Amino acid sequence: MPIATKGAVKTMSSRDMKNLGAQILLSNTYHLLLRPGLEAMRELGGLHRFMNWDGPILTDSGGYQVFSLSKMNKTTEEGVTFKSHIDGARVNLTPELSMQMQAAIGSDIVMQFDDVAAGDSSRERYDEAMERSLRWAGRCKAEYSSLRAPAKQSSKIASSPLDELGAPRNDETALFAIVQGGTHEDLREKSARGLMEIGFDGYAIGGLSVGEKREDAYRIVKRVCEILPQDKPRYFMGGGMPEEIVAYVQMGVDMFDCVIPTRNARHGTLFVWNQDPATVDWSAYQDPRPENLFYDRLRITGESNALDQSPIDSHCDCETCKTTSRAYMRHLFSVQELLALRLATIHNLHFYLTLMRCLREWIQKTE
RNA sequence: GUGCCUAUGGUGUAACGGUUAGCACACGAGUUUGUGGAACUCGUAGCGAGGGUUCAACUCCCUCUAGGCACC
Repeated sequence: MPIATKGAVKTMSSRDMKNLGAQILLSNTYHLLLRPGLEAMRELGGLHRFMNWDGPILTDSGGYQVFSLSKMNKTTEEGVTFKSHIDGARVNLTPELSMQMQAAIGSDIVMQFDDVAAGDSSRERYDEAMERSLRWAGRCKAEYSSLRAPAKQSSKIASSPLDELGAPRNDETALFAIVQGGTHEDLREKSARGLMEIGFDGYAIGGLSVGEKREDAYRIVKRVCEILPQDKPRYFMGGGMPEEIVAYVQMGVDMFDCVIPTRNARHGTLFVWNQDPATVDWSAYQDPRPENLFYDRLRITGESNALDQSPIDSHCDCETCKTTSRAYMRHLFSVQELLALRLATIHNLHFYLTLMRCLREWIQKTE
């Protein structure tokens, strides 16, 4: 899932994302709650219509912002009090408000509001975050269920001249829970079983890629995937590097989101296939530290690209690679042309989407 | 021709008779994992040249060179 935190994948239009073949976008409850706000989002008819995107949208609940913006908030059992990073105003985000905002957004996949512990937390803190997330999961399901019936009617996308991307979606939505527990297998197990008892449409693995060792993340994902139901989607939140995704897919994870392709693109790091993606042996990437990767990271701003007129990625057929040499791309970054960010984003998203398509085909073939 | 002023990394600048000459930009390398921040970290690189005074000179003095200003 490419990330459209504030209702747009940075530098991309919804049509761009359609052209890239993106199937679903992730957006963020916390950011949209600050701007445009709950009432405005309701009045605007939800995010699909607002940003003219007719594919599915998954919304992060805001729980992660407690962690990533930890200097500006305070957590209690009731919820989290944020100090807005925009104007300093206090915002009280609770599981209930998160559900209401996600309903206003018209989210297709609603994430529970959770408590995320940092990667170097004590067992006590992991335990606390996991138990609180479990309690909040229950509150989220109750609120989600009460909102669902009325939300069904109001979230329908009216046809309008703006709706150029296709037919209105159906109104099926899903609520996903989030397994917490840090790097402790027993806490993870308790979390997963507790959430399954409540019952959700899908299960996410949260609280990883937050500073812990990769080996620990692999061990936890493997363990959690053994517990989670076979017939519900599993979603690894926030990661990761391409080889991590390959490994997690083999452990049974279905969905991913990550800022790496888009953020790295804007900072001049491009992902480049070092072999034909159609013939990669994906089974070679089950270890945390594989010996050889199937891609290279190209730092396009480097001087060595100054006169390099070769394509960015000879195995790629994205718009950028069809039109842009390494030298030109480096130049665009050097002179800070906005086009650099856009072309780089197109390529990195295409790389990640190609990776996921290849993995889907491979999994379908082997099953 | 005469007088005066100036000279510090690639560029623009700071400081001081006494620790390793500071800063910004540029350049280079790295980091980015449920995106507040086209962000962050690290690095390369300098006292115009020569002589003198001094325990010690980028700093004070002299000469030269280059640039600027004024006058004839």
